[in-house]
Amino acid sequence: MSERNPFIDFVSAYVKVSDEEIENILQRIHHSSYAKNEVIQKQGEIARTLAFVIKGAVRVYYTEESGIEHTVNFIFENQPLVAFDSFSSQTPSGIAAMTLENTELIWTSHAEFFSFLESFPKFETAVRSVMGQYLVMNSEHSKLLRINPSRDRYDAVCKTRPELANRVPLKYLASYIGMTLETLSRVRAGKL
Amino acid sequence: MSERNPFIDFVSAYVKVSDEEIENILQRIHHSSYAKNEVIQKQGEIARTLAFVIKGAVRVYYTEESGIEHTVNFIFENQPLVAFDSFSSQTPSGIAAMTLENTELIWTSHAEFFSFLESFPKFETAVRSVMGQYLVMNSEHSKLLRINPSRDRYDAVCKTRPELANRVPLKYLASYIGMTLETLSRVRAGKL
DNA sequence: CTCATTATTTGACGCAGGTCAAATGAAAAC
DNA sequence: GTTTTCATTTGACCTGCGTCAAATAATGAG
Repeated sequence: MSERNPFIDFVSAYVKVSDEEIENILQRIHHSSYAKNEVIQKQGEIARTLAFVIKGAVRVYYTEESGIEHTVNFIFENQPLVAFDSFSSQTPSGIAAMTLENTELIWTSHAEFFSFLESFPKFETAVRSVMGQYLVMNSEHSKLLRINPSRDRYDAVCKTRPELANRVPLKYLASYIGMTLETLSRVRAGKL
Repeated sequence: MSERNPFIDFVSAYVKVSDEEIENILQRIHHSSYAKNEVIQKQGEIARTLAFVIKGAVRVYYTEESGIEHTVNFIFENQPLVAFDSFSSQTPSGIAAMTLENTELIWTSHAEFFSFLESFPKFETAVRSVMGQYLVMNSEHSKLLRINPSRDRYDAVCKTRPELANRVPLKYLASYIGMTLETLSRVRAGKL
């Protein structure tokens, strides 16, 4: 309990973690740093890692065939960063991720993660919970995108994720809430 | 292997299921029938069951505070029907479900399901896979909703889920792909 | 078969918000 | 500091699609 690792704290919210397990987890954890605006995960590539943000900010997005880019999520410190669709099935990812600030991650590989889960099956429950929360997050965002008019979408995001407006460039926030940068600017100025 | 139960077939696609396990599963399964247009799950109520559609069609939807209703999914025979958000955490559900046809379900309760999972942990993997697929489905739908113009959204849904147009009332299809019934009608007539 | 109800189409109209373009402000590079 | 680059605002224009309303088609009930 002396080892104050933010990831251990994160897991501990779901299951009690013994010292032996902490040891085992820490052994499988790798650390990486990224500069601002680096691409961490490319769309169409298999997600090899399951990560957790220690410091920084990451934007999750995808590009339509038409070339239009859509922002799907923003991940900050102490949050997991996984392309769930790709990681579990090891099929090409439909999403990409890039840093918005200098960012530090810890991560584990597919093989390491599943061998750990096999050794310590009690964490299955935690995995299910995290997936469940991810799922809820996703559908909350889908719901947000269906709100009209644009004014109400902006109000909704300000209520549910007030950090965003002060931390991410407005063009990405605009894309996250399904409007153009210009429209967002007018909404914020009270002109819409 | 003689027992040709569609749900056992469904599970077998993920893990090999022994006769003993089949026995155990069947013991925990209940059967219910619903008439056309019955509400199976109310928004705001806790999802007590995890179900699987044997026959029929179910529409999954939610209603905004503003009163606008949004269709989120259509579930047909041999597909699982779960309000994942509510079922695992046993918190009030953000979605509702109603039948579009006379429908038969099999289902299991929260307690039965998790006691089964504890007795047969090998199914954890299957649960994770199903959740993963559900998650992919969700984000595919979110992506679809962000396609513009409405014409392209209609084309996209015709490509990915061609059954829909012949099986569900157009007003629900319209709501599923984020446009009004009138616009959908014009799109189909080639006037948009 | 008739009537009622529900599903779908069609028309007319208006505006929220997209697009293009240009101005201003702020931050990073040199 | 000065310059370049990026972020944000503002203006002008125009159209896709929502809204309201009414017609027609299809389905079901008795």
